[in-house]
Amino acid sequence: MNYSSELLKGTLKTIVLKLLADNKKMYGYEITQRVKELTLNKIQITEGALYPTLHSLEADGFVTTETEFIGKRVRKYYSLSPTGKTKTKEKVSELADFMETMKFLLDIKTKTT
Amino acid sequence: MNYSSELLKGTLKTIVLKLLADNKKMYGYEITQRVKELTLNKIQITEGALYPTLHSLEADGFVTTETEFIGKRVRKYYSLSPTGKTKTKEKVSELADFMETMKFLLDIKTKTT
DNA sequence: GTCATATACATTTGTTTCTTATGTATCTTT
DNA sequence: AAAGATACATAAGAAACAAATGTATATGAC
Repeated sequence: MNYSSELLKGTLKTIVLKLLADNKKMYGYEITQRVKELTLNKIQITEGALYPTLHSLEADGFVTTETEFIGKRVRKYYSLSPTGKTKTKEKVSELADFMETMKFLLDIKTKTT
Repeated sequence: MNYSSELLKGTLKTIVLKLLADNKKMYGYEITQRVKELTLNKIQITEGALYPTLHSLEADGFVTTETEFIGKRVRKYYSLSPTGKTKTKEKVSELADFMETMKFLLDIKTKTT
């Protein structure tokens, strides 16, 4: 039982940034699994969404990467850059503010005009 | 000072349905103004987003319309249908649930594995 | 030992949902 | 009379996803 797909839109980048802020370094597949377990399968990040997002964050200089080999298989770790840490705080607080606003909107019972 | 545009994505339909549930009938322009004042200008619904949404809700049978003339100017009121009321409850509770999940995700500090 | 599943990366194509721009027309205020 | 507000609407384009596909390695079950 997961959410309508449109709800994730606009929040994915913030989720990824926040996870990186809390875990120093993570690789793509790990991020999908972490989100899945943290949300009890309610949010499942697809690869088609995640990898372009990570590449975009790297292109913008918010994350840096380092490649590691596990046997013969490559693993690409992502870490926040200094500007990425600043960006994370901005995005997280903006999303928290937005959710407060939405919570208020969805609680409105009376006509105010 | 309003939110990054991507945040509204996926929530517009729910906002509109909720407003209609609380106000019996509203017209398009009124909805944009109400949201604007309720959110202290933080959320401004554009016409290019609203009208297609309203038409889509009507096509899906969630709202019914009645036209009224104010002088020579037409005004189109939207009201929830019975299925629209059910749909509203679903969408509102889904969004509330999603926001709880997001709040949890954005609060995580420690590695859980 | 091989077959299915999991791990791990990535890109391409398509859809949804919005923004921006444009269009028409009436009403109100200065 | 001009500007701004009210009120509808559509079209073109952008953004952010999902779904599908592709490649390759590792592991566990049988």
